[in-house]
Amino acid sequence: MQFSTRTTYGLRAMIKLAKNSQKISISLSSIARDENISQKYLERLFAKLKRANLVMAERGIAGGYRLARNPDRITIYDIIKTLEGRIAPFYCLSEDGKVSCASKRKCGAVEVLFKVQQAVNSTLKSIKLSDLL
Amino acid sequence: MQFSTRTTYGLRAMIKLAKNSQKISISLSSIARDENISQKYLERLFAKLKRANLVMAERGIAGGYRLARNPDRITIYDIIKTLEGRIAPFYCLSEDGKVSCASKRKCGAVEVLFKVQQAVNSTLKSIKLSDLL
DNA sequence: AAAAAACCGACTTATTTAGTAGGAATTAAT
DNA sequence: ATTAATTCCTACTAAATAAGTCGGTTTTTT
Repeated sequence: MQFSTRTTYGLRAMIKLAKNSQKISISLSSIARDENISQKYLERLFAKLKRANLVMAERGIAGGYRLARNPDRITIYDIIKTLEGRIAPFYCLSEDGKVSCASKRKCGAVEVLFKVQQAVNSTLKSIKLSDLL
Repeated sequence: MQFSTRTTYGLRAMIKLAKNSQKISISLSSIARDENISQKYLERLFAKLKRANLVMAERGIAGGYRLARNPDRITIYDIIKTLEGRIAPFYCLSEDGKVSCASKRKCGAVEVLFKVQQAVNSTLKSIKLSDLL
């Protein structure tokens, strides 16, 4: 179980935004340089973060991104979910616990797997971006 | 962030062993049939579980696998770690928190990522196989 | 001797990840 | 107006990983 670079990059970039004043936008080029991340790749990640209303963009020469709201109202879960698509650790379980087993008969472990899933998710939900500064 | 089928299969199979008496071995063919999992694939997973001393094997016609110790002494973490190789959710962090960034300068988020990692891992460590019955 | 089990290693296919390429649209400063 | 720096957009590609298959060998009980 490993978070992809997507998530790691995203968290690092969001931390950077959070450390800065929310009044001023930060450009991806500067983040890419400082954090040694491909700028083009970052662009795609931020497209998602924007669509999820976690950041706001300003175009133009002095443009960039800033948080869409206070860092204490953004959780690690929000960020990871946005970038990874979903946080449903088991392929046979949707996030709300719905079963989608390929097999006809239930595997007998679903309830259990769901427990694990809930535990992991609530851990991620309990950590706010502001906790990381 | 998703556990691979490896982990899901493994957990399901281990739960099955735990539900059974520890005196009697269960064959992979029966697990594969009951849980609708490829037997050959299971074989490879159990090779790992055995090497990690989580299960014991008996060969021969009445052979199979059983838990190597009581289900209250096996955690979800043990199983997942064995099957996934490691549980270090961030590519730049080893499990004990050692940094192996590609970039020379530190990204400034490492401490934070490690916090998340610790939270997830301790969650997994807190769930015993016996809790799942 | 036969059957059923674990054990072993190479191979294959599908999916996902990570990153690249080549721009267009927007905005501010000059 | 022009230029430069930014976000925005879509398609493509290469590498890595996951998932599964194939064809057996070895061991043990019946």
